[in-house]
This record gives sequence, C-alpha cells and structure tokens, in this order.
Amino acid sequence: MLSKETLTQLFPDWEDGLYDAILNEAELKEAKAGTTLLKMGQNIKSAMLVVEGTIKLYQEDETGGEYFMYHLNPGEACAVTLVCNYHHEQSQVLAKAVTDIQYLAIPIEFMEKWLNEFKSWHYFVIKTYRSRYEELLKTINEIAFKNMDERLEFYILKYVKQFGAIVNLTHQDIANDLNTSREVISRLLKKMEHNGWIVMNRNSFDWIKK
Amino acid sequence: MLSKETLTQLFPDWEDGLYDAILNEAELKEAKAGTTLLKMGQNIKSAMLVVEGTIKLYQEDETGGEYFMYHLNPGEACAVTLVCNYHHEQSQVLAKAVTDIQYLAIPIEFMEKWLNEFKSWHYFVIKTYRSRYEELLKTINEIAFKNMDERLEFYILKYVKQFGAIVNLTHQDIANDLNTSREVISRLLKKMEHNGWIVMNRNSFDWIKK
DNA sequence: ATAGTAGTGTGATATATGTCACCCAATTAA
DNA sequence: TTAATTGGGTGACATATATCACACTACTAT
Repeated sequence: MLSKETLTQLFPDWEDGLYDAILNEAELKEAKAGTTLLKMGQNIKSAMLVVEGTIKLYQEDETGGEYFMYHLNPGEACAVTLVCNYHHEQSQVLAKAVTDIQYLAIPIEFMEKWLNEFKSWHYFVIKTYRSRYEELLKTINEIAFKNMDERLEFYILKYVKQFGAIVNLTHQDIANDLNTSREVISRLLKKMEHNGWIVMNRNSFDWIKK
Repeated sequence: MLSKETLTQLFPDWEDGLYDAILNEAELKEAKAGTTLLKMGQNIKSAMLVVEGTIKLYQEDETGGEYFMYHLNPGEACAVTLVCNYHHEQSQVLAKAVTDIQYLAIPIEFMEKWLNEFKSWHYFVIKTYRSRYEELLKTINEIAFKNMDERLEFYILKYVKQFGAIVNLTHQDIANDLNTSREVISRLLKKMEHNGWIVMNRNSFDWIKK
C-alpha cells in the first residue's frame, strides 16, 4: 500500500484529512505499458491520480483515428475523471499507459463529497482543469495553424522533454499519434536528418538539434 | 446598475453572499458588437462574466490567423480569466463580442479571495473549466479528423444553434473563423446549395437541411 | 541457415486545400 | 447617375498530405 509520506510528496498542497481520505478510499492500481486505461464513450467509475509512470491522453474519432494531446505524470490527475456530478459521465478522451504505471482509483461518489469537505481538493481540481485546458489550447494551436513538419517537431520536443533525447518510437508510432501515415513521417524525418536535427537508427533516433 | 434579481436568474446556483460580493466589487461594462475584449498575450486584470449578448472565443497564432472555438453566453464566464494565482497571467485566447454585450468585470484579486469564502464560487469555477475543456475537445476532434466540408457544417450548426437558421455571415467571415480562404468556403457552400442544404443570398444564407 | 516479419526508403499518383487572377453583380458613396 | 467598394463565382495552378506499390534491410523464430 501507499505511504502517507509518498502521497505528501506527490501532492504537496493537500490538507491532512485529504491524505487520510485517499488512503481509506482510493485503490492503488497498476497497469502495464501499453494498456488502455480509458476509452472514449466508456462510463467513468473512478478518478485517476497518477502515482508512478506516464500516461498519454488522446482524442479519438469514430473511425479509430487517434490524436495525441498531452502527458500525465506522477502527482497529476486525469481531468475528465474528476467529475462533480456522478451521473454516468462518459469519457471524452482515450488514455493509455506509456510506461508501467501505478495510479490511485477513487470511486466517483467521493468527488462531490470531497469538494465539500476539503478546500485543498477544490484547488487541486481547479488546478488540474486549468492546466489541461491550457494543454488543449496548445494542441489546437498546432493543428489549426501548423503544417505537419512543425507539428512533428513539437511532438518530438514533447517526447524529449518527457523521456530524453533518445526517441524510442517507430515512424508508425508517431504517425498514429499525429493521425497521419507512416510515409509522411518517414519523409519528414529524412529531412530532419539532412538538416542535422536528428541521427536515425532502427526503432529510434536521437534529437541533436541545437 | 445590475439588480440582485437579474444576477440570481443568470447565476442561479450561487449563495447569497456571493451576489452581494459581485454587486459590491464587479463593474458592469458594455461593449459594441465586433469589439475585441481580450487579445492573446494580454495581461488579465479582471474576470469576465457575461450578462447580455454573445462572445466568441478564438485561438490566435503569431501571424494573425484565428480559429473559432466556442461561444460564451449570458450566465457563463470566460474560463481563462478565472485565474487563481494573480501573478500577471497572460491570456491564451482571443475574445470578441459578436453582438452588443454587457459583462461583469471582477478584479482578479477577488478570485483567490472568493474561492476561500464561497463554496458556490468554487463550483462555478470548476463547472466553467469543465464545460470549456469539453468544448476544446470537440474543437480538436473537428480539426484533427475532419475535412473542411464537415468542419464547415459543424461551424454552421453551431451558428444556427446560437442565432437561428438565417446565417448572417459572409463567406469571408466564415473563412476567417476556420482559418481558411474565402474561395474554399464559397465552393463548399455552392456544394451545400446543390445538395439542398442551404439557400444562398448576398451576405447571408438559410440553413434548411433536414 | 532460412523464412517470416517489422521498420524504413522512395517513386508515382490522387486528393484536399491554398493561392492567384479575373469576372460579375449588388450595394454604397459621391 | 456614376464610380467605387464589397460579396461572390470560377478556372488555373501550386502545395501539402494521403495512398499505393514495391524494394530493401535488420531482426526474430524455427
């Protein structure tokens, strides 16, 4: 089980009673890298707080296309699961574990309750929504105004910031995340290689720009 | 000045003290249709609550392009202005009055204060963020997965829902909102006319689909 | 060692959209 | 009334991206 010390480090701004409430009511769960944690349209039954590892959030369309929006890291929560009115809310995003992860699952009936009981929970929810709203704005900016070459660069930079300069992704992986085709990514990466931005290997490449 | 009754109708879920706080601290402002209320990068000095009229929210890029995201109506607040930490937050959106409007401007130093004092304000902020987050998700879905013909249809449907089936927009207006060119919109509207979805006039058209 | 599979490179071509040029009709200004 | 402006139509062409076809190579499983 999770210690109160670990919780305190992950979520430093909470009040004491909230840690206890979490320890009492939340279930610590694990998932392997690659697991789908939440699908679009799926009923939300619990809130997700990341304890360990990284989750990727996607928008999904009817025909199976995916578009990567942002990462969730330890100490962060999945905004869409922090529902206030627990009337069978459906997920509007797709969430996948990128690494092996640990997360706290909190039954949604506590969402309303804790909003009433804990001021720090209130702040946490607002902070979560605000930061995710800002991520979505950035995503819209990229899709609405940039061509694929720039979007690819931003995509790689997000990866590098998360995991470091050795990018362990296949061209197909990237194409899926940007809702385009493998060939397009291959060609754009070739250009980046010519420009001296990356060094390519099989299954990975190194970001060496600047 | 604004009456407490009007406030109660616009924001039915607030507690009594919050109405008084608003009446004491907020300034009722007006703006003409077409006015830019908030630009990207601009410092936020007050929160905006819509009292009368409609505001359109845009994402803006460096080169002056705009992309329409959603409408704000009476009883709603501009999420980006509801900042909790009042340290020179900069706007990440562009807001324009579509009609003549009235809105309440609340100096941002009250944001933090009211979060502490009024539970209903807390809920209001969360509800605002949540609903705007959902609007952004829809926007991403459209841009990431749909071609311009479908995006145009969604755009028109949003307009019709707001203002009715007579669409008083020029092709250029629409092109600006969807960050494309007038010719593209003209051609797509022609197709819709052939399909019997619209009846075109100068400066407007009627949405008659279904 | 061999066969199969996954990752990548690349030409050819299709399609959606952006851009340019120019026309015409309706409205507005003079 | 005439000139200027605005809204709209349309062909021609440019560009970005999607799709198809196929070759090549490294790795995996047997």
